[in-house]
Amino acid sequence: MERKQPLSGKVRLTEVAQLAGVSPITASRFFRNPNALSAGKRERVESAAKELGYVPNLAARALASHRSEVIGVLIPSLTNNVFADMLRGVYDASDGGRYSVQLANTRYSNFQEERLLRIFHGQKPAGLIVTGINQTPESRAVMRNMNCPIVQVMEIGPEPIDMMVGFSHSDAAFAAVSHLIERGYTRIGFVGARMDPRGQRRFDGYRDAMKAASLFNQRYVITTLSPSTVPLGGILLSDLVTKAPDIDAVFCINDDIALGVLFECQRRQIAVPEQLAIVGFNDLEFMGSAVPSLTSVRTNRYEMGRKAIEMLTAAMDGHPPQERVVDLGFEIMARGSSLPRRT
Amino acid sequence: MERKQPLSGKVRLTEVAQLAGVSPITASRFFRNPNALSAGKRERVESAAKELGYVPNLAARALASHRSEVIGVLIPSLTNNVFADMLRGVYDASDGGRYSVQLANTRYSNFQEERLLRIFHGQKPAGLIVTGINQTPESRAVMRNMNCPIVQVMEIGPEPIDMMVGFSHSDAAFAAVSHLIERGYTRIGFVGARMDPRGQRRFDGYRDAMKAASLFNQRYVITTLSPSTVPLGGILLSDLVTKAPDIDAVFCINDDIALGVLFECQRRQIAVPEQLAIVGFNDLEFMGSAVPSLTSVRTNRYEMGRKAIEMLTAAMDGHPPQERVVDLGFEIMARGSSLPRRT
DNA sequence: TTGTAGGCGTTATCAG
DNA sequence: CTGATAACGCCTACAA
Repeated sequence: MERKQPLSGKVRLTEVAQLAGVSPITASRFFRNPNALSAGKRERVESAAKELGYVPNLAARALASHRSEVIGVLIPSLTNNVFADMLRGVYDASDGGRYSVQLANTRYSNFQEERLLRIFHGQKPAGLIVTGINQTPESRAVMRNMNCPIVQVMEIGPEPIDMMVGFSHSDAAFAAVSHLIERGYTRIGFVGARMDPRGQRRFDGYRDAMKAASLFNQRYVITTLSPSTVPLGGILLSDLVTKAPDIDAVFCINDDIALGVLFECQRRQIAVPEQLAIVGFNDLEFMGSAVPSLTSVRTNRYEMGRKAIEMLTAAMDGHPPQERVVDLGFEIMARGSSLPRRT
Repeated sequence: MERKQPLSGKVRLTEVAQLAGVSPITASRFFRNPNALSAGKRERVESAAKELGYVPNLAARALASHRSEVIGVLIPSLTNNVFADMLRGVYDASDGGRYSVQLANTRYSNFQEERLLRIFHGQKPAGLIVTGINQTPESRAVMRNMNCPIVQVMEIGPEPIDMMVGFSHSDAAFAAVSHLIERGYTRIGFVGARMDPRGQRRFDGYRDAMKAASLFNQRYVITTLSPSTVPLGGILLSDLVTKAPDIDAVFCINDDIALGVLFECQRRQIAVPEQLAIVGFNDLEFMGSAVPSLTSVRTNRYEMGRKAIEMLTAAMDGHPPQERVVDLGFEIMARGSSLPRRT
């Protein structure tokens, strides 16, 4: 039996074609649109490619076809689980397909986002995924200039640049706070960090829910621009109980803050939920196993990533989806930290 | 003023060269090594490029030069904080430089790793970062065939493929368990999940430390191949205390497991550390704010990413570092969960 | 459904 | 230090 050399990397399309007994262009078609070949040749090319360990040369492909097969993805943070979950969906959905993902980290900076968009612009990506809906006018202009489909992920709102997939952060926060109100809590605090656009909208939802019930009080609100961390949650709660010792619940801008709040309660011997109810946001895995288990708002981050790639590839293949804005919704995961208030 | 309009609608190197009155290859040199040109031509090319708004075509460059300016990075998971921290270092260090990062997710699968390496191989990256030191022989063969510098990150060991930056997981685990032994604990359990190669070596360190003190007992060990999660930590502890109710401490394979163990202790009213000491691994941010604060092993993950890029770029620029294996060490962060045992 | 030409924009090679 | 000549591997026409 013949020994192939799958490690050489020097296998060209021509050689696959020769082994399969077809012309190079036929082999080329196989890799782009297998169904355009007759069944016999399709199989011959397929096995030839496998036998030789053929790997397409993307540079040559891009040069000849005048387009890269790159999907650019911009996220604000590499270490925030929320984006990591979304990214996993992106990579899972694009893996094995013809498009490769190019990731860039804006570090929550509009300026960086603009800069990175310009770089992508120069590379003519096949598609683009950006986080959120608060791009600067300059960024939006650059994107409009890019002749490719674009999906904004993580949230939805008016005036999509092209497509959107996410959910309403203000609605979700409104629902979470309403949940607390329904359960009998009235002096509900807001603990916020980072306060990026999505955090702002979660605050909006909190404020609207409180105002709707005539419960809003600025004293119950504490926020900072510092990045969210578990320790910070503890610090913020300390400040809040000093400022507003009468609070009976807190809605936290995310689960890390919520965990820090819980730890601080344990430290201060504040009974949860008897003395203080806690609700987080995102429903990270640890929320259910904390003691007591922590109520949170589940969002479909992995699905957002998958869906974004689906919409993008559909559009790139000439089938732009009917629904340009996809709402993936949310769900209140009611747990021990927000049991109905004992009267 | 005549100007040929290329199909792509973009300015080509040739046009820059014409405007500057030099040959294309001279213009080409300008963009790669300006100092190789005479001052006069250098300036002429520079201003011509600026005037025309020339942007190099990376695909053509890659095709002709047989190398892209891409650094490939392979990690086992997108959602594990440990790799995210390393990645942040990678992106921070490479941002603004001439190399762009191409990320791929092996999902802890050797098979996927091999497949992805073949793809990278086809793209002729300028450099490569892979996680860990347990690549299959096939993967190693592919990498040897890639004519580019390679850094293995996250751990160190014998026989580097090219370069390495990390630390010894077995030494770190040995130190963590020794810490418990020094503090008076003797019936120390091991709680492990995922059990990837690095987890295995952490177990090795545990076992060696226990054996060195004549304390090893297989009954104290519980492991699973399931992915590490906080809830799983609780489940494993439950199983362990059933199997070995006499344990007085646990060394957890990572911090998520440790947090789950702590929660389970809270649930079962097991006093920490009086009845059970806990030590985790990685020192994620929440460890210090838990109640009690949790002892862990700090590792320099961000620095690993930075250093890997530094070593790579140095090697690519023809200055391979003297030290091909860089040990970034670790530190035991002793906290409340492993206070000296009360006798 | 398949094949034939020619070129995509850049760089390696090897002279001068 | 500079330049002519060939690739690089694949794809877009168009034709059969």
